[in-house]
Amino acid sequence: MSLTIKSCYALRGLYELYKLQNEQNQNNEKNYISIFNISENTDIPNEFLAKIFSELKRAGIVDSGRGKFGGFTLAKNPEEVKLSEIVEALEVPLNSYDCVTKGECVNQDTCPADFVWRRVQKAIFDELSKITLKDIIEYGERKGNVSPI
Amino acid sequence: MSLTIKSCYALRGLYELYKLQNEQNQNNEKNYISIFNISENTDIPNEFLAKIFSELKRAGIVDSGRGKFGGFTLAKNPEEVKLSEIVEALEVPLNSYDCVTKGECVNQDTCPADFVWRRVQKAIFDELSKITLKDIIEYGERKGNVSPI
DNA sequence: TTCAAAACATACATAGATGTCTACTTTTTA
DNA sequence: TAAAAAGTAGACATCTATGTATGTTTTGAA
Repeated sequence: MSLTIKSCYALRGLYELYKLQNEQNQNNEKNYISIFNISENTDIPNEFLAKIFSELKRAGIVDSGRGKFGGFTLAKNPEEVKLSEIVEALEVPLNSYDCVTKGECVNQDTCPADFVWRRVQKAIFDELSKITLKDIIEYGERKGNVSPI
Repeated sequence: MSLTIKSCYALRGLYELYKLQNEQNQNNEKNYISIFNISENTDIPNEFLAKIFSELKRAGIVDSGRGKFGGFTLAKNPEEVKLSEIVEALEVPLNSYDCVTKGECVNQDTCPADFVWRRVQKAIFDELSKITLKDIIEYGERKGNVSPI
């Protein structure tokens, strides 16, 4: 499990999605937010964000509606989405440094260190499992409330 | 703090250094092992390993002697070397994805997720702090004793 | 004093991951 | 039927980890 800017974009995008949904949702109807709107507010490149959300949909983290007035919506309550899910959905390690990215070792038979990467892998996963999208939202809102002087 | 194949090479290299030192050290004299010898036994590219060991020396993890019969030697007892030291000595995050590699966020003021990367960063460091070079050596020796049929 | 073997220093090459951009297709609503 | 959105595919650019090559300095021994 690697950690790239994709995960960062995903969290910021999901946070923005939540915010826009709540702003516009006066009468509690199901509403979709377009990628364009999210990227506009976050300065995340439009097309890259589209890719990311497409992957998040496949993982069941967001739902989408096509066509006019389509867009994305959160598929679950924020407290039900663990960050480990999000990161796992996005970060697909495919390069050759298996020992560090996958926590697996190419020289299985001789490598005296493979257990290290497995332990690190697990440590990352465990830490990410303790955090939910709700924590992100609360943290972001607290931060947003700090008015700059 | 990123994790690349450098860290992997370092651990395998240090393990090999320890082994060669003990094989050759019949009468407990200080003896140096050359990079050439280590890379020969581990299939780690010679010059790359040289770079890695040079960084390990700067971090005080190995000592070196120049000239003929020079080479490298462990600077401390294996149980005194935490893996967090080794990884920190090698993995210098310099790319632009500060939020994920350095645990710092470029958009400090608005990012609702920077605390996540700090926590992950810490989780990795904490896990690596619990493991020493001695653990690597013991694990490697156990593994080496398993005779393939 | 000379040679060989080693660390040390540095610059260069390259592949592959990563991120960005462009264009096109399909779907849906008004 | 037009507009706005997701979805899809692929080209392109860039960055950086990795590996290579070359040369310099140091040291011990013959």
